[in-house]
Amino acid sequence: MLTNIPHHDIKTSPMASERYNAPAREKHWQKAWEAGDIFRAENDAQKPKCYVLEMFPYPSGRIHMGHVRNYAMGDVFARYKRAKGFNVLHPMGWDAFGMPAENAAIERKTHPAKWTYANIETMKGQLKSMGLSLDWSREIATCSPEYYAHQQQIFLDLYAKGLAYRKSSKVNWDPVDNTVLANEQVIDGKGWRSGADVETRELTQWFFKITQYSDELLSALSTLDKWPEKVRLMQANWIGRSEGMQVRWKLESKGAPKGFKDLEIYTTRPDTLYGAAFLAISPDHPLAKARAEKDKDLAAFCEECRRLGTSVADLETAEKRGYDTGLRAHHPLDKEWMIPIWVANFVLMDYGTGAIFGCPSGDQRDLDFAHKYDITFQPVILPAGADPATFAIKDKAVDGDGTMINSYDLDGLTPKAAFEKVATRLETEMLGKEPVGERRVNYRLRDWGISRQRYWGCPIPVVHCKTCGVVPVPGKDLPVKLPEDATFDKPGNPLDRHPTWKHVDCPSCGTKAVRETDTMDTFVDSSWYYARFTSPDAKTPIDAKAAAYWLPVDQYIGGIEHAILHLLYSRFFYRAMSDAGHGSSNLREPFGALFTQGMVTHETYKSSGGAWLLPTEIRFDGEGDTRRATEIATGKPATIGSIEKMSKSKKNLVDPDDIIAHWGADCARWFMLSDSPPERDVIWTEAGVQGAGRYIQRVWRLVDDIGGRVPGKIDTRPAQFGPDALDLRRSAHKALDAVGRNIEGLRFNVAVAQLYELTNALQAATSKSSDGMDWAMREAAEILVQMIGPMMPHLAEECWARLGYNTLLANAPWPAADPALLVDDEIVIAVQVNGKRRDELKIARAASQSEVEAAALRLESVVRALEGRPVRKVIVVPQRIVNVVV
RNA sequence: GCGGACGUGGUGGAACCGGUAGACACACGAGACUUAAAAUCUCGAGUUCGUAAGAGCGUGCGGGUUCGAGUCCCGCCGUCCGCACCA
Repeated sequence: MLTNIPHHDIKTSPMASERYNAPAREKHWQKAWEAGDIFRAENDAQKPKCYVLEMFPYPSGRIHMGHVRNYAMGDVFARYKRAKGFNVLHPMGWDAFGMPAENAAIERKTHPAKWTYANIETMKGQLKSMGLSLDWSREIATCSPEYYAHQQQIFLDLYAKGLAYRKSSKVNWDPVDNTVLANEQVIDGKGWRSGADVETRELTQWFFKITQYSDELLSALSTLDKWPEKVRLMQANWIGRSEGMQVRWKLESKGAPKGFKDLEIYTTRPDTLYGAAFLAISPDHPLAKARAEKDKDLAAFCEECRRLGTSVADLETAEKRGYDTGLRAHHPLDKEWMIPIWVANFVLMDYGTGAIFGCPSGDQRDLDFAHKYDITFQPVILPAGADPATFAIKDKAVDGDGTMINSYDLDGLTPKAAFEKVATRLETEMLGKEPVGERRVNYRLRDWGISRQRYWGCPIPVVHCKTCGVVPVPGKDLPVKLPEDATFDKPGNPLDRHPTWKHVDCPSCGTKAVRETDTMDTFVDSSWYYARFTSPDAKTPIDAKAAAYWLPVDQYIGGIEHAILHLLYSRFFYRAMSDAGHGSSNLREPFGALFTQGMVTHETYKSSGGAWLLPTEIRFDGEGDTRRATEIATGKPATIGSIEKMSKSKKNLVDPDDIIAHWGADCARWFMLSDSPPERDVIWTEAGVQGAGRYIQRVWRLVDDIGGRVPGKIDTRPAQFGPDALDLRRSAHKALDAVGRNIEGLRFNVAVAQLYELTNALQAATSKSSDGMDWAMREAAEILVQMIGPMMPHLAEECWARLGYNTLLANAPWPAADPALLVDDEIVIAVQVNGKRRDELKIARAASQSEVEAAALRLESVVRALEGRPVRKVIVVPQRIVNVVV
């Protein structure tokens, strides 16, 4: 790597005493970095590696403030790590497949590829204007055949391993995007992208077998100690592990459809089995379907359940309904006891076995159902403290702990003990050739449906042949490229109606066959891009050696909205890829550390007519309570609304380009890092930007002043420093120590505050005279500039040059704090009387406990507070506090 | 309904492991410079009482542990987020 080569084009602004012209100087420094190619990562460096990654953007057209915040944070970390001597990989790419490109094709009659690549061009320019330390040589666009060829290869390898398969199932259908959605992509019954009410349809679809990894994905969460607890919890809940039993109930032969001898249910509470009042099966259960053939009313009921459930939102509010099939089953613990079998609309076919036993006393749903259909039942758990003589269930089921009652041999046991007793008994009893009950772990997680009926996605590389069935496209024929001449003028899948593309000869038997016209969910694209970045030119999907060197990602930064979708898919895909032979098998987690940053928010404005207005369409008068907004175009008053996430629909947007053109990228970056903790939302305000802009000028003036007074390094360090010079040195080294730790911990707002503090101290020092002050000021100025480097890299380069360097600051190593300057000789400790602070005490750091105690008791304010009462005890916490107890 | 996070001045927020609450910034007020404004610089400020010195009260509310609680424990209230017929 090129380090610290003298750079010929480095010079300070022509008139150094003028205001710092950020937009002009920023372009200059960006060119200097680019000319030196200094952010290129090497795959075989001897230095320790650090892979810093921000979630790559969708090329929607322009970057927004959320991107600025995300990439500013990642850049601080990347630049800091580079300065700390790491071989840093900090790449950027484009999540380039997806619906908006296709919508643009429909609306503007431009091809999705053309639209996408034009957007990439624009956004790349915008990102470059931010001054990010990115290695652009590794740029990836997921829509390029070079990328998706490898994805198709991975798909085929997963298919060969049985990790990709096809099945017919109920799917979530988005009627606006005209495509299916995975469960994770349905939020509150609406499509995650379109916001449309999702419907249920039966379709044959491609799936990835994520459920094969349920247990691993869950248990490995505990190893992700550098992930937010919140995200781990959300994933754990999503995977939804439950321990229970599968229990067979012998059907009463009378009336049972042919071939049905028993009914298998799933329960997590076998302890409450004596509380069973009914069995309930899904309308889609085979037994329901078989019975419906002979029972017209039942058939109608099942049909109604299905029809009612077209929208997921409806399903969730639908009332509990059931139909008594007339069938009966023998209770597994008491063969003489007959339990009725119902079909119920709230039983899901694809969870457990699609059949349950209803225990009304312990489950609210079952209780509601029993009340509605007058099914009698007995409570089986007596809560602690309840009176057995009067205890009864009314409208509320009781699902807490307690003592078993009305349960024969289980009476008096705890539910836990009863669970074990029942489980052991049912495991050993046989029904036919199989045990009555088996312990079973169930997961809420379903397989990941990846089929999308869209054009702008990675084609699924298989062919459907009448004789051979599903035939993978041979490796030599990859990639299966998207046809460029698709049409977008009508709804539906352009691939499916393309006149020639889908018609091919079967790779196996040579007869006429058709291509799969589904494309992959774009979340597949983003499930492995981080791995491709480690070897973007490899002939195979990933180069095992490069992946082993770089992965896992050392710091991943992105939005919380991907807590489940992208992050769970990536954790699965990385494992699946590895198990299918790509990369090393012992690397299971792609992201070692995860940080989820908050959103960027802004005030909203409405015109007198009620239309949303852009901040740039408003003029403000007054301050505080008297602040008023006026619509510039009409001169009419406008309303100032609540603070919301920046969005196109509410028009509360600030364009990063405008900010960068006017204030500079450093200003935008600094604002994003100041004040708000990075995981929380930040409110973008004009006052805040101005504050950041003021600080930039202040730093420049200060460094300019010092650079003028002490133009070069003073070779010999003074042997003696006066008190003020020593104070300044202490401030600088303390800040250095603290800022490093805070950047490391991503506490940027705290680091920023410490930089302000050092700036204040340095500024104050310029008007003081003290032995060695010139040397101390230069030292402090250099330290300040170096610490500003990761956050405001352009300003820092400018200052670095002003301090006389003709090398790039971006290549300079991070300075080391002098431990001797981190501790003070004299410290101030607080003195309390009875826990109440009364005074403070300035004393030598080395003072003994008894010296501190004596000094504290001598304080006038302490004597006064004692009011002559005898001192009972004195607590001295070294270097912190003294508490006098009376 | 279940699970989780959070609650600190006018505002954003700081406070390591229980040890001086309010760092730093924004907004505000006063002053300096200026013909004036902008810019910049200096000073002030949690709140109540007091001319002041000082004292009382203060981290959503109520209790507790402790020499000492923003921090730990118990119970409420509020805000935000995630999940939700998952048997």
